[in-house]
Amino acid sequence: MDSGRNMISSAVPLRAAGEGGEHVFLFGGGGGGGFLRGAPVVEAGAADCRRKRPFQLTAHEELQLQLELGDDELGGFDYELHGGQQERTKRRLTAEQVRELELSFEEEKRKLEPERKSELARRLGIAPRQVAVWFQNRRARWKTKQLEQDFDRLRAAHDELLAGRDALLADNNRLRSQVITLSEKLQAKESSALEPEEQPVALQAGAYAPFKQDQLCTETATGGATPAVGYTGGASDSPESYLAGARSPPSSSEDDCGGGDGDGDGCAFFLPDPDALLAAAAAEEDGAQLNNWAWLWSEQQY
DNA sequence: TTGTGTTTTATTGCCTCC
DNA sequence: GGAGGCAATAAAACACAA
Repeated sequence: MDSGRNMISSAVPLRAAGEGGEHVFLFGGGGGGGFLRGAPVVEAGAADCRRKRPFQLTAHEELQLQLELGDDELGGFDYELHGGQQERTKRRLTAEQVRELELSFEEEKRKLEPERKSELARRLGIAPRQVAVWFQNRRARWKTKQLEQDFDRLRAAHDELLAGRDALLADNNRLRSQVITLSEKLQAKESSALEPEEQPVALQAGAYAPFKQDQLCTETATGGATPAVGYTGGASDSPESYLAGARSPPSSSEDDCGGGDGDGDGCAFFLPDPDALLAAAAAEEDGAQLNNWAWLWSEQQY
């Protein structure tokens, strides 16, 4: 058991005439842990002291106690005269003592071995108990600081994720409207160019219907490249290879929405450049091929 | 000087480990 | 069961504005 716990204790500075003559009045620190928490200070302190050691000692008793516990166990109090009575005052450590303790705290990874404690106490001229208490309080401060830093880091990461998410959503909306416009234009072009009986199956079936939002993805969050939409049919004759000026196709190893755009964001869906697509449609040189893509597109994505 | 907020030093009971 | 760590807390010491 820590000897400090059996030491004289009082929650308030006490000055009362006791039996047996001249008394030393002792300041306890805080207290109030456990069941004493929330209890009136004086009552709690006094009750606790009755259970343990008396909080008032004669000078002789004080000396006896020092011998009994070892002088250094009594902690770092100075004695001052107040109104003719001797009082203990809490003693602050000097800057040099604190510096040594801080060094030790860093070197020993915040733990304090008993031998080290004794050695430090001897060197600094303070009680081993004081060294232990200092380390304990220092650990508490360190922990608080760590918690604050962790909180800051988490908040920064959270803010960053939110910003990325907002950018993606905006990008997604922009792409969606782009695809819708493109689909409508293409459909209008095809309708005007072909007789109804000649219209490709895919167009008749409405394969160019507007796309759902979750079928689209973007790259802007990572690469900032112009977003592109495409299909994952895996055919060698991809739309991009057919349409001049279209974007390069994804690598074949990235299939099944596993990051076909090469940036690892899980996107496997590409749009050719809208202008190139429209140019191809306008040319009508290979309407059947275009229809094939439209069909593949619809098969893959719907 | 004084009131107020913060930091430092210290104690308390409880808990875990050996 | 003792040693030591921890959270909660008290109170002195300190800093600083009004």
